[in-house]
Amino acid sequence: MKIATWNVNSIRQRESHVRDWLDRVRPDVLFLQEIKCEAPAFPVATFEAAGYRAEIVGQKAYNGVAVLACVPFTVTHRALPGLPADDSQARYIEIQTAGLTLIGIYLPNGNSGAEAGYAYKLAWMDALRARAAELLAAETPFAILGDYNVCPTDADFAPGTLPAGDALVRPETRARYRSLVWLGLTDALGALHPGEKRWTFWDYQAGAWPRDQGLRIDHALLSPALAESLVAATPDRDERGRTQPSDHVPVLIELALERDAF
DNA sequence: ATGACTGAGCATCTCAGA
Repeated sequence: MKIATWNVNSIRQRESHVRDWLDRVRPDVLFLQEIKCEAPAFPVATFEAAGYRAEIVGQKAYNGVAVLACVPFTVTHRALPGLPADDSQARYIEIQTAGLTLIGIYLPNGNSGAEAGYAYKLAWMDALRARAAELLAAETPFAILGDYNVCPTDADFAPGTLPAGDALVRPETRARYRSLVWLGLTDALGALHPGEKRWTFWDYQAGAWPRDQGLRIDHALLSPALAESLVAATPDRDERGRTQPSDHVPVLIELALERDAF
């Protein structure tokens, strides 16, 4: 089973990139972040033509997540449980497929909106941890994939790419990320490629891509049962070298699951 | 000396991204 995540930085600007990638890689499930549009503007037909059903949690101009899948699935949540009912930011989608719970997230960046913006990021991480704990307690096999906007350690960003005190590396951010992982989850990319610089993002500015000065901020965290079946985890660097690319690349996870294993 | 980021939106600038 192939599961992937990709922050596309506008689905309308990246429609052909995503279509081509689906045709070439054929993931079972692909989570998208920063689609930057409401559901009616999402190019559903393009992906249906490739054999993928789309479900969209949209928002005008900012944020927005979606899932594309060529296997049957049901949407179980369109917002992160535990956030205030009036929260209007489109950052979470949760589905069930093949006996698994799969979650796509766009975790708040936290650098805008001053202290309130950063507090929102931390509150979001607290709610995500609570959701993961709930699923673990129920012994539900699950994975949480997406743009976490967290560099877990200093090995997860190229020197000079982030200012000190950036919300992606602040101690409170990292403490919450560790608290999530230490519930018993496995960082797929980190587990298979320890100590390697496998960037998932390169800024558009300052020649970050030609200099290979990137960040590792797109992650896939797996519950224990799914971690047992992990066989591959790969950021698709080639996508960053295409014309008019997203600043993030797809991250692909492969699981050796028997059919109806769960 | 060269080149300087990208996308969306009540838009020719501002906000957000990371």
